[in-house]
Amino acid sequence: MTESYDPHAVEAKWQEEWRRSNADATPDSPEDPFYMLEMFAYPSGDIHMGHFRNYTIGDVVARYQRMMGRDVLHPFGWDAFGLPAENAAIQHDVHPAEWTYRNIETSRRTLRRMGLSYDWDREIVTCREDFYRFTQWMFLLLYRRGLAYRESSEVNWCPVDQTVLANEHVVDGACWRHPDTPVERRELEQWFFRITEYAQRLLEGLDDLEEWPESTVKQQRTWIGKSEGAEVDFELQEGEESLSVFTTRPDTLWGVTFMTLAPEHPLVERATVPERRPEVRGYVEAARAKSEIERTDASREKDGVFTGSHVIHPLTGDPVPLWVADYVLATYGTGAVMGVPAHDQRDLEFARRYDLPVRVVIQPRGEELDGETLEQAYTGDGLMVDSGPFDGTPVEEGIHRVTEFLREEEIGREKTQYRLRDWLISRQRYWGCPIPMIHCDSCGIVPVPEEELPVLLPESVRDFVPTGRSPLEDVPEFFETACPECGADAHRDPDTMDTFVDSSWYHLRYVDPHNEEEPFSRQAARTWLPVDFYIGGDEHATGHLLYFRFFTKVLHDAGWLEIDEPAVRLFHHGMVKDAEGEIMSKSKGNVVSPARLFDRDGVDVPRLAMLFFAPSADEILWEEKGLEGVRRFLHRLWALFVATMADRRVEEDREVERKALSSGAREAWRLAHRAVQRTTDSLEGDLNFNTAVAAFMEMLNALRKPGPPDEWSDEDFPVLVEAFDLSARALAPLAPHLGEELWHRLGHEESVFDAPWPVAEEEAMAQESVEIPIQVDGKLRSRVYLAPDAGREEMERAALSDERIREVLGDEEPERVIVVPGRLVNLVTG
RNA sequence: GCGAAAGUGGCGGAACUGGUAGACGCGCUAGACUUAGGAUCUAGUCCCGAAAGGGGUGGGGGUUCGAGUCCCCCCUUUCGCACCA
Repeated sequence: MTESYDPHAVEAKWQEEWRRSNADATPDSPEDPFYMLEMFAYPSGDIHMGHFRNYTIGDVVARYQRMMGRDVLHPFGWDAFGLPAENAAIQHDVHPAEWTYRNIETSRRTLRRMGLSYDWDREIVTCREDFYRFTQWMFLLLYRRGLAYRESSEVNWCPVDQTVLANEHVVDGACWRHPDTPVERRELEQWFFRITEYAQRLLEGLDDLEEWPESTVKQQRTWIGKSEGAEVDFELQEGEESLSVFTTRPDTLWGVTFMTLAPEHPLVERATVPERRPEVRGYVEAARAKSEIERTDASREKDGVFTGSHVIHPLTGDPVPLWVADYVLATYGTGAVMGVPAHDQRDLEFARRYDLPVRVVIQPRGEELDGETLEQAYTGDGLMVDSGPFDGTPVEEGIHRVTEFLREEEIGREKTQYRLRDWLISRQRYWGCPIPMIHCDSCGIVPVPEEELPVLLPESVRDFVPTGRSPLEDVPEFFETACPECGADAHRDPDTMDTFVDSSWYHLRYVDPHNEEEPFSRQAARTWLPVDFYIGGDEHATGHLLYFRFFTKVLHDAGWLEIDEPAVRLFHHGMVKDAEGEIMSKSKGNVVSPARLFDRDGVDVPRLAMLFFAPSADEILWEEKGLEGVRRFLHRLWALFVATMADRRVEEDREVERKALSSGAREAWRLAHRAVQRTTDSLEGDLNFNTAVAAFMEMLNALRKPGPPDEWSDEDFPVLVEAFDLSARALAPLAPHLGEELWHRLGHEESVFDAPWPVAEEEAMAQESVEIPIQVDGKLRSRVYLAPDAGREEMERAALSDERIREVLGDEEPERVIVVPGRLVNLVTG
């Protein structure tokens, strides 16, 4: 009776041993530091399959780097503030803190069962006072640097959660948590972080992120949305007021035939002539009532309303009618645009609808456009016409010369415009980090002195039903305080911070998590940062990953960090969905629980299955029966291993004598080395472990072919032992418990993770090449047959007709000929 | 609409710089061992064909001795942006 593979026993044994020996502790004085980071988790119940996948991939890399001799920092923590805790509190009458800590317990237990190589001594929890006091410290740092400001403006409001939202959290006009409920626009005074100040540097920094996914870099680039052009001033015909517009095409200035204001533009009311006010007001009201989705629907027919007044064209002096239209965005540029219908499609549509003139001022070469009949706005290259002194100037040159001219005449200036908006960080909710600011009637807004941090979140709050104002306002012992400057009665800012503020710096805390004086020491930061490898989902491309870069740059400027970008390499793993391709969710009832999988198969089987199912960046459609193949593989590997090690022929110092091997054993030997190579390639490259696992399966199939170990010849037998030695080590990052067990059964004292990473023998990688003379009509034409991966016998069987060879070779005298048996001939000359 | 990526068996997916398409796994078929098996083992499994042979990587064209891979056109899917002036 042979011992069968019992993953539960093996895993319990090694997890206990790793804990006892503190195997995952971070090295104290690292010589070759490697910071491996996976995005931390929001604790909502237990971990899900997405976490399982993310943390598995990260653990594979961390363990590999350790075997490569790096000193690895591999920490974990919890993104513990956030709305779901409050919603749970409302539904289940449990305090958000209690709910959160309970979920952390549950999730941590599952993660620990996974045997992940985290240094749990560095665990952080963002809702704990030892963390959030430094989140407040960060706020004060930004405030001191003029990067945190309070302003009243029109902001996004989620009617379900009853709180404001950052721009990054509005998806298709709705709050990201409630895709069916459109966001509303409200005029409110809120805290913002001045990320726009860093727009240019965030853009430039992207060029250096060579190991970030291209798609993410591209998304950030469009999100920041840089446009270069000019700002042009127009005077109102009546009164003293003036009006600026932003344009990327100052060369088309002579083609302006109307001017349009966004309905929210502050000038609308004053610029409207009295007799038209009712109509304009009606239009503005209607525009405000429209949802964000309606407003921004580009396919909608454009409409607007005439104010009755005019602006003066700054170059021609002509009056230009001033309109109000809701296709103009209040939040971009100046909230006003000049209408150049001949050269802007939107303006053309508007002009046609209201019979406004269309003036062609750019003529394409070899064509004559007519404003009367133009159907499509012309936006291409050409020469300026009807443009006063600039007639005949090509577009590109015209843009520069007109801008220069505007500057000289003091009616305009060069202007760079970004699509990026400042980051709104206030939330009118309880479960978040309090904003460390105090409102005093006489001193205004006053920061809480640093030595008074943390501003504690009061635990006494019991009512979390959203009302549109922070519950902290109703907690007198929190809300009411004294002004730090004058000592008079004052009140604290009752809002809490966006949880994305927490995640903008959590990775910095890991380098020095127990520091009570500072968020982290500069020394520890210098040692470990930047993050060498960061893994998480791509849904954070224009949110977290942008904020996280922003914070890095701010802390760099403040002298806290030497680095300017937070992470060298970024990888996005694919989603895990159900077999039908649906996202797993409680409401759909299709959630697969990792913990349940571990109950049945232990950890290594589902872990290896996760790695085997698809390339790491691709989506996985999880199917229970897919586990079967991996389960069989591990059980067979174990069975063969146990039978081999029980065999007395295992001796010390038995080297594989390659020349003496039978072809079957040689093939197995070759495949073992290829599996090692394939795993190394995956780890160094694309993280596509599916092919690495497949290579090990091929190796095992080859090892099983000659029969059980006692049927192996003495010459072939060492191949088995060598294959197990290689497997134990190269498989260890993928299936850590099993790898460790095999390694120890091979007679090693130290952990497999302290063993060196195996190097595949080149001989096993080499392609077959055999020298065979090629003769045509009895005459030697060339010498070498080469065929990738083809055996000698096969090659000798290669059937090539004389005609075929003659046809290909012609009169050439090739250096060598590449033949794929029976099929293909390629001559290589020179 | 713009931009990007991708289309390969019943399914997940292999195929490095163009070189025997379908590795590996699931599933399926047959057999062995079994009182039994949703266990295990063995063999088979792209399509047509008894075989020889022929066809085959979304469709159509092209380059090449040779194309899943390179080029052009079209179709489909997914993702990102979506009135940003």
